[in-house]
Amino acid sequence: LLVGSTSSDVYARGGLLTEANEVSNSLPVRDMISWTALMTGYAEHDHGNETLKCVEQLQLEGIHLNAATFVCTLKACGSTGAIAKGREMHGELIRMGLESDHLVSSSLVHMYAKCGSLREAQDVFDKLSAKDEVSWNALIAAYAQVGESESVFWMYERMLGEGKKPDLVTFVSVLTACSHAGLVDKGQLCFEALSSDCVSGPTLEHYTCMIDLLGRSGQVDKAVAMVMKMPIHPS
RNA sequence: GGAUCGAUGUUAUAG
Repeated sequence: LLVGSTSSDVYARGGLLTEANEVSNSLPVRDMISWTALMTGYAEHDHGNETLKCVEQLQLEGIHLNAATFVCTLKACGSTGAIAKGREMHGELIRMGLESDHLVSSSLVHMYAKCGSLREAQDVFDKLSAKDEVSWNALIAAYAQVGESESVFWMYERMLGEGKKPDLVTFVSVLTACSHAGLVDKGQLCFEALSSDCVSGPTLEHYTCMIDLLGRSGQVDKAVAMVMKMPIHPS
């Protein structure tokens, strides 16, 4: 079981989903870890519908999902836009007392955001008893992706106001928002802030945001200079 | 005291 389940996981991670499924099918029993490995593989390689089929099969067999299966199911709902199923899962996981699990709750925020319901994403977020970095980032990133830059800045300020430290992922979203809003100066200030506050930054993503911001605002010369000077391999 | 112990969360760039 251990060898089979692990090799299914390896196939699934690499996107060899047919192989992953075959190996998983050949197992004497499929336990929850094997299910999750397969379902996560589907969810992360654009086969969220297959993840959801697994969920239905589990439900038919009367097997309850656990935190890990909820997480990959919510991801699949998000990537396929299956908001009705997502809401159903939301109700289910509350019944199972899993709403306070950090991985589950940030996945919920992410799911609603990916399904285009920023209202519900914000609502879930606001009601979280413990808001960790990832749930903040999931919501802020969602606003950045749809171009709601004002909401990004508002949430960012709120984060600072609550004494939370923005991390490298937060700054990617804030810089993205600056880029979409054409706020070069604000972007430069952020870039400097993260350069001094975050030990392991800036990353390639931050450079990409800054170069994008400079380029879009017409400062192509500065953008080029930044590409030449950056200490990371430009992609 | 530390590491490890089969599965799960958030991020960028033109077309």
